[in-house]
Amino acid sequence: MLPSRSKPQVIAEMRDKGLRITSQREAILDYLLSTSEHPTARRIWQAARKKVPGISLSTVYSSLVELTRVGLIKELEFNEMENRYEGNLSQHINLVCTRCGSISDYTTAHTIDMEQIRVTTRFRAFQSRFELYGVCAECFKK
Amino acid sequence: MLPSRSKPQVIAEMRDKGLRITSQREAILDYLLSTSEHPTARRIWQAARKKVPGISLSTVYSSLVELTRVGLIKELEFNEMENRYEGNLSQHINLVCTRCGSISDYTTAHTIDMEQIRVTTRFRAFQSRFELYGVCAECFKK
DNA sequence: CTCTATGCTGGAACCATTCCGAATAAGAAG
DNA sequence: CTTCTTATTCGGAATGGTTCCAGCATAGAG
Repeated sequence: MLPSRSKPQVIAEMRDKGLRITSQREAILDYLLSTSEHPTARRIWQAARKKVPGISLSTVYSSLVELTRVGLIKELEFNEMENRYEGNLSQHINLVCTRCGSISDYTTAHTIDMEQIRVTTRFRAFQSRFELYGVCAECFKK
Repeated sequence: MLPSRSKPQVIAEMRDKGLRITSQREAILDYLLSTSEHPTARRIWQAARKKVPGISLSTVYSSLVELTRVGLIKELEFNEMENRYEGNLSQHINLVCTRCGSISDYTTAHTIDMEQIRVTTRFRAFQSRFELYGVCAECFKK
């Protein structure tokens, strides 16, 4: 799903940032990099347990915190839903279905001028979050 | 702060939607409509208690849920912060300072074409959330 | 003024997330 | 390969924002 960010690349980045490569973290990454879902921590845990049966939920949480901290993944909190995590760091908008909870990416060139914001407000942005809430095609049929 | 949405107007909308006008809800609205902060539920509670000393936190929460449900205010969840609520429903971007937690509005005409999204993805959006995370001018000085 | 559904209260329950101390293991150094 | 340091893992307990609940109060229609 993310041809520009293969697992070896992410692993290399982890080493750069001083993070150790463990079987648990590999299992987490294997899942995060291969899915276009925006999974919850629990779902990641379920997936990772197939490769590392003994992995604990605490470990999943702490790994996600570390990976988020160094900027290798993105953590999203939503209204009335558990946190979601995504490995897709390219510029995109998340389309969040408020009926079924599914989240899909919509890649577009939104023209928000960070430089102008910096000049006019002196606010220095380094991360963004763009979401549209609505009803997905599946749910609309019903 | 919101010249286009005075309290009487909001009250009228509440009646339209079948919500009752209580002193508790008035106190909550008085604060939400007069501040440019994006307060937490607890902060709203503190403010509302000045006008209705006995108001409970449960009431604040349930009122916020109701007001959000009918679309009169907006509820925001953030990473590592409590929920925030805002009365400003006009198109804007929230500038979220990750150091001090302050949130300010930046009004701009972002050109996201909802109609095109609907045509290409069949996703029907009815609400949006646009945020930039970074460091505000105050915090940058340090 | 009466009546009833809606709203309020306070406290208990919930549950995703964080924290903690002890055990484990990655990976650098020799 | 072996040793050593320290990050990481584990499991369970703690946290804390938010929701739920039962009983009482009240907005507002008639």
